Amino acid sequence: MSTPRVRFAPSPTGYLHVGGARTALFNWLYARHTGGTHVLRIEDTDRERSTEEHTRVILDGLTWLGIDWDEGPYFQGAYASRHQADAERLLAEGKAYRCFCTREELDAQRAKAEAAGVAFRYDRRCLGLTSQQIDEQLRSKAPSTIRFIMGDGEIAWDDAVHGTISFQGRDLDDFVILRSDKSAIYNLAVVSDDIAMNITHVIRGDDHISNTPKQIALYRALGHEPPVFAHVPMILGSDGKKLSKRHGATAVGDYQDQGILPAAMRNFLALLGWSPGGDREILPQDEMIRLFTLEGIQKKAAVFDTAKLEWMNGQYLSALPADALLQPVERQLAQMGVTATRDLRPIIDSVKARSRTILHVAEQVAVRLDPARSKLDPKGEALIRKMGAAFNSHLNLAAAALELIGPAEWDADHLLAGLKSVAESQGLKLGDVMQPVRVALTGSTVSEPVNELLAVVGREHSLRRLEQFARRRVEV
RNA sequence: GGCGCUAUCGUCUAGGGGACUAGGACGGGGCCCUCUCAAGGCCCAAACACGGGUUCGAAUCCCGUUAGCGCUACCA
Repeated sequence: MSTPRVRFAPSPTGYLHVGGARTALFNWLYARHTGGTHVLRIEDTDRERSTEEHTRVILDGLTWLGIDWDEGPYFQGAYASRHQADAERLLAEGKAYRCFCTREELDAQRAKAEAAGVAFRYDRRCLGLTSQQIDEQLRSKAPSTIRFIMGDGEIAWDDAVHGTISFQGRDLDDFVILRSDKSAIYNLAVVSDDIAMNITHVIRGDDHISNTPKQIALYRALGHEPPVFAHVPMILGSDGKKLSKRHGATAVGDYQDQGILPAAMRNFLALLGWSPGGDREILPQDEMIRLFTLEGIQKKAAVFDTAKLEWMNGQYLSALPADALLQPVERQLAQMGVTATRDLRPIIDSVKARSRTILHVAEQVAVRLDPARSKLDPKGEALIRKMGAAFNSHLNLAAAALELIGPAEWDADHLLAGLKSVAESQGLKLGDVMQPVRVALTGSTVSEPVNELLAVVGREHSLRRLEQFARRRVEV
């Protein structure tokens, strides 16, 4: 048996949607699992809506996710003459016919069917045209499309995720395969290209199930065996409706901007509608490839849960060394207008466990680079209010003790010892002196242990900020 | 309306006739750890849509009902 050839075939009419990204991921995983070939084909036959900008964004999105391809990108637009030839061949073989019905006529038929409460099905009026009538129309330059003759019989296939799916040909109508401008309609273009590119497995969204019987009929009419079809379920928004702009971020680029790591996104997307069986959640790429099967794909649509994505991102964030996080954090800082004045890695190490996104990491890094950037949050304010005068006196106590710790001793151990002894000597609990320091440096009651925070911020910045903060509180 | 697909905790899922008192994860609640938070550990609440079959036995197989979703273009 030859190795599988799969393709991801997005149309460049919008950004890379998470649903599309997952379809791409499944194709890629299947190719890598089986040692097959992953082909990328851009379906740009809708000239009205396709743009180069969209193509670029889609390619960038795939690359960001770590999905590569072995062939392509091919552009469907380049194969227009083959599509046309296929349509004309079907016409010549009597498997298709010219249709001179205008859009208005068709709309009227459709409206009539709807009013009568019946399913619209093209009434084949042009199938009955004599060759003289056809010649006459052609001579008068009347625009025409080519329609495919759908047989009445059953069309069934063994879907790799759904099992047997069957349609009755009589429920389908004679659909157009070639427009009056001689460009191919989607169903023909896809089949023509998939045949030409020797695609063996078509892995695509569930929403294509109703196209599949038409495409199978085309394969047969063109004299080819259909490939294996695997229809993967849709991705839904939190309200159970098809994921759309209404639900917030739907483009892969949005998640990149929000500070999601590609590995986390890939892991999350893989588990949305696919399961390796058992209880695995965090799956490294090689494991994913090793375990991936079409049988493991879920039949049911899945709701996109941002909270779980962020949890997973947090898992990757904590597990990754600061080195690996350096680049994305720097990029994020640049966007925030913050310049890194020193090695960021110790700071990243200090904050990453408490973060769920790169954005969150960058914000905390910025504050540790210069505590003057911190903003008082509601919890910080509440603590100041609650402690009253004690806040400042404890802060001053801590500042005085920290002042005694020289630059050479300014590390987490010495700082902890220093803070402990000042607390003890005043009969205070450690938290009584640490919390004011934390709020002064970060504006919040949440951070890494205060001694580590002081160490990472550095002596100079820390002491200056403590002094500033105490003064500011008095003035307010 | 027609055709098709689907149906296990709020969400992602495990489950392929007895191992089910239905397991894990996110989210929620509680406890431990602790200077705070996160991480981590422990614990709690939370589901087989409904009705019929088949079978000694059904979350698992079959049929219906209901609900949701998709398609129903000279879009892809």
